[in-house]
Amino acid sequence: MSRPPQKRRLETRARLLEVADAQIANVGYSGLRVEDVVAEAGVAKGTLFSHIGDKDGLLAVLIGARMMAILDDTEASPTPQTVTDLVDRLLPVVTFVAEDRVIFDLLLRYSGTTGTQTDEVITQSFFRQIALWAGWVSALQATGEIRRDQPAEHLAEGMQAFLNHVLALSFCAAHGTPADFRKELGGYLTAWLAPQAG
Amino acid sequence: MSRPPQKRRLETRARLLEVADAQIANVGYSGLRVEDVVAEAGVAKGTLFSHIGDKDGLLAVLIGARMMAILDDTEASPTPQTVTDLVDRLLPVVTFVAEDRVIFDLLLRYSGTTGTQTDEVITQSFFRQIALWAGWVSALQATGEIRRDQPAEHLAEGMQAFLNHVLALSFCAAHGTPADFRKELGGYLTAWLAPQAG
DNA sequence: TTCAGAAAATGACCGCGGTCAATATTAAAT
DNA sequence: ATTTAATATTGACCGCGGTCATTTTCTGAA
Repeated sequence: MSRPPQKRRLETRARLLEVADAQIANVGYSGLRVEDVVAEAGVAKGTLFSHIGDKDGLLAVLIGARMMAILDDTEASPTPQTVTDLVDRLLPVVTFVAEDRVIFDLLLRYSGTTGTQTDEVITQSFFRQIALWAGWVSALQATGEIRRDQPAEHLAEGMQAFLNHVLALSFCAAHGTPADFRKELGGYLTAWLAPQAG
Repeated sequence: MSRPPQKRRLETRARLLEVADAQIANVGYSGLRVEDVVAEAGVAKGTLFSHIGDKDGLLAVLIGARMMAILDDTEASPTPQTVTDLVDRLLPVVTFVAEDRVIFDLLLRYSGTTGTQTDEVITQSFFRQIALWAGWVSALQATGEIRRDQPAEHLAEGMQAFLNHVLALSFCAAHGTPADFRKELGGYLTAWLAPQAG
């Protein structure tokens, strides 16, 4: 039979996450190396993989936590009254994800994990984000600020599509401009949420 | 001084691409292993990397070629008269990309390589695709079939965003349905191109 | 024909993520 | 206290992408 995890195991796991988080602060997400983490945590390599499936899993936990923290902040701020407001509410997420390509890649990989693996923090953060956005959209629909011919949830998911699009472009933008997300995203979201003609 | 490439080099490069393409037909894109390619091509490992920067570069060439072939077909078919027609025109691309996650990842990575590295086939395929779509959109705008408040190019780029979104979801869809792209994409593109309310 | 130097190809080597049979530790049962 | 069985950890090992000093092959000039 299976028994509950022992205290030692929980401590080891916590230490691994702690060390990884600290190292990311120095070398960034793409600079993280498993061997460094286990070395500083004082455990063997296999231990990390027995706790967390693979390197992506480790990153997923940490990125999921960051996403949750950002959502906490965002939820604490007032509901946007206009599309422009709404774009501003998205900037913290955008800034975080734009920080490192691996964040974007990983989020995209987990972004549709509907149904399975709901226990993953990163997956929960997606549900939370879409739900939050759908709430905003719904409110804006009520005030007549934006279109009403589509369900709020559908519009929220479309927002995700544009957000990812703008982020994807920003990573290739070797060209001068460091990507003006507010303007780029604003253009798409205005066209998506508040179209002028039928 | 630099001299033009020798005949031998061109042959080697062609052989590598040929072998890689053949192996992909058997093991798929994600199953391709550099060591197998060089073995069957009868060259050393380093040779491949001296021809093509890295494994992604190899895949980019082959995927770029496939994309071009698909675009050839698509261009040969008649211009769509409705949004539904337009969605059908996208299905060949969608089906190809949905075939393997690495195709999607790689396309996304190269998708915004505007300006730099225009010589890459895969990059050219993007320009071509967007231009083609923008042409369709423009024609549909002229007939009043779709919205006119946005430039055709902007609408075309938005189409790309939704296409990627639907593809991203399809890879996570461990849930039963093998993703009905026509319906999913149709929902988004109708809402994007032919909104009902302002 | 010979020779210099550039281009092409080589393969031993490395980095790093990931595996797994073996070992150590824990905690419940006797 | 001792045994026992499940849990937790270990570290040598592997796979595979990628590097680079060295060697081979080509080409044009003397």
